[in-house]
Amino acid sequence: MSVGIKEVAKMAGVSIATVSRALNNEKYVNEELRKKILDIANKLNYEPNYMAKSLLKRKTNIIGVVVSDIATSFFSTILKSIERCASERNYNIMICNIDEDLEKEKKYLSVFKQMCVDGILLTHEQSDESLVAQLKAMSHIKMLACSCSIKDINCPSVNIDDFKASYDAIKYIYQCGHKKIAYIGSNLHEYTVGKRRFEGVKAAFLNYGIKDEYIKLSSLKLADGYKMTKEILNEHKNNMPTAIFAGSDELAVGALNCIIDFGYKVPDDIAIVGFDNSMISEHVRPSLTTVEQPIEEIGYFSVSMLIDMIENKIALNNNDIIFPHKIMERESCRKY
Amino acid sequence: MSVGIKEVAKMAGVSIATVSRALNNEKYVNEELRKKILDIANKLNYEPNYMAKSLLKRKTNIIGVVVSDIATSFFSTILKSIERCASERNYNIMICNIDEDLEKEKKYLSVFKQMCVDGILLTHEQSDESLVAQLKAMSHIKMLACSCSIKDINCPSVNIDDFKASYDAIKYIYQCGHKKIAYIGSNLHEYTVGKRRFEGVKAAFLNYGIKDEYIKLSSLKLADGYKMTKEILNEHKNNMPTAIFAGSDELAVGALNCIIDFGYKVPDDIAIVGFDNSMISEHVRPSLTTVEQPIEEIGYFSVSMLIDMIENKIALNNNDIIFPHKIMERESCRKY
DNA sequence: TTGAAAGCGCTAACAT
DNA sequence: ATGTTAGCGCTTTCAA
Repeated sequence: MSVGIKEVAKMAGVSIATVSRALNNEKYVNEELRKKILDIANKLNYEPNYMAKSLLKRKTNIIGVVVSDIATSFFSTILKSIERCASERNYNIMICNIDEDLEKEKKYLSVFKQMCVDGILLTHEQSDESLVAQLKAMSHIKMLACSCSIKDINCPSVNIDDFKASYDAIKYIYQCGHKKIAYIGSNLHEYTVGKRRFEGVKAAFLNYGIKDEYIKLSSLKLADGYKMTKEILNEHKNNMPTAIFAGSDELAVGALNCIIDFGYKVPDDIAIVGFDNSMISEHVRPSLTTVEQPIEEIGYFSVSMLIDMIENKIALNNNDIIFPHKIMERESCRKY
Repeated sequence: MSVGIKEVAKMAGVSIATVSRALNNEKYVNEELRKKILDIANKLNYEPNYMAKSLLKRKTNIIGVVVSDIATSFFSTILKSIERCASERNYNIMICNIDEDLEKEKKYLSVFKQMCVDGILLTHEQSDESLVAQLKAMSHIKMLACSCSIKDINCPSVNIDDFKASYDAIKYIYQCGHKKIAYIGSNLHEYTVGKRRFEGVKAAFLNYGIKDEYIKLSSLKLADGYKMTKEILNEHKNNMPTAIFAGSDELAVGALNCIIDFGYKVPDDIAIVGFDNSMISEHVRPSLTTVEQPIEEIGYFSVSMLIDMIENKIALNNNDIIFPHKIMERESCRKY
């Protein structure tokens, strides 16, 4: 079928060892011979077999990536930068889209192990005991938590300070003149961004004397943003919030659509602030004021760091890398 | 490091062949012995090495997927269904995000070959001579073109009838009462959806006597939709189109934002019809009337068919599978 | 500078 | 029903 090192060797009249050496640019190969071998390899359209190489070298150049939901503005953006960095450094990514299905994640983690991936990048939003146990049993594989952190697992993580970011968002909204602020976010699984963002909101509420009368928790998905906002508007017809802070841009867009569908104006009747500064936040009208996190940098840097770990360029550690955040001011929230 | 079949064999006091048989559920293994072996394998946390298996069986269960731009509403959705189908059938996907970079695609195709992927799913928007040549040289690998078709390459494709779909869209807009219809779409690379959609528009224009005075071609990306619309609005201040048909939902959203930013109303001043019915079309306000193509079904079916080819469940062919389309009526276009 | 041969972890043909 | 052994395509000692 496809031509191997053997055919090249036969054609060149040398041993397979010499061909291997020539192809891998090792020294101790006669220069003319090397050229001849390369020529023949080219002519035969030879390409090395990664499987064989990997088996021997115990190095696959594959990185397994666990993603919550590819079809999301945030994750597809981060995934793109992950792929870019991997590609630049000659790694390939194998994707596991878990979509809330922890069993699927466990199955994939097992596949990653069997595939002998060089490293695993985790970006999921939740986990459970048995998943953590599985992760622990795989600790010989290099791992990195990107935009999340994993309990009890000894691996570095790359995040922003979600607590502080949420706190700052509420502070910003408060300073815009709002006192009646709603929060919609994701459920409180431990060690998730949703949890940390909610904690930041609570701290800010406390500090600025804001009552927590409009709080809804569900997922970070757009449809839930719509749903939660609808509930808030229905439950507080006579005492509506003047601003909504959403734990993700998707939620914020859901909220925006709901408010528009109710016939209210954003930001005049109700202001909205999102979280992520993902593409969708500039693609809606009014455009979303949001907490910017450097999504692409986080993805790119995470892979880069993971590969450094794989290639032993940096020591194993469990540092938490924190990227900066800031408020990105657009149209959906202004001075009140 | 990690435990292999050998350790299990030693611990069980049998040969590696027996272990292999027990693990692979082959017959001719004593039931008690099998249980004992499985037990030990479990206890040792044994997991088979895919690399070794693949090398021997010349079967990797990996599918290479070439995508134009992951961070796009259309592709991230189709990718999600691709991953779902692959996962269900125990295949893994390796992603190449080309992002207009044909050199990157060529590099990846070579990697796919070296990795001995079982099949390749192509979803790109353009190609050139040398890429086609490379694809031809790899014809022993099963391929399928999803939402595109590849010139001179002998592989099946899964699409909608883009020509007819565009034609129908113009017909619909015309029947809503519009005579001055703009079209914004992608450039005319041969064998791309952009080309076929434009042909459909031209045919409909001809049939309904619509002048082609507002036509702009660029890419299918949102930012270009904004740009092209801006050009049209600026160039025809005194004779504006009353409707815009966009070759993708992203373009349509770009157009929508531009029109809103200019201070016009959609659909009252200018109606918009998009293409794809991707998520974004229901997430903007006004929501987009658009040509629906069954994105998820197309992705799912494509992988399913590719795997059938890989597993020789269906004969090799170069059929063109056509999925149905329809007009999805929402808010951005109504009777005029 | 080159070749011969062992072996990565596993399956499968052959032998018992 | 179980064991022995060759070999998948390649790299890497060791020997020449």
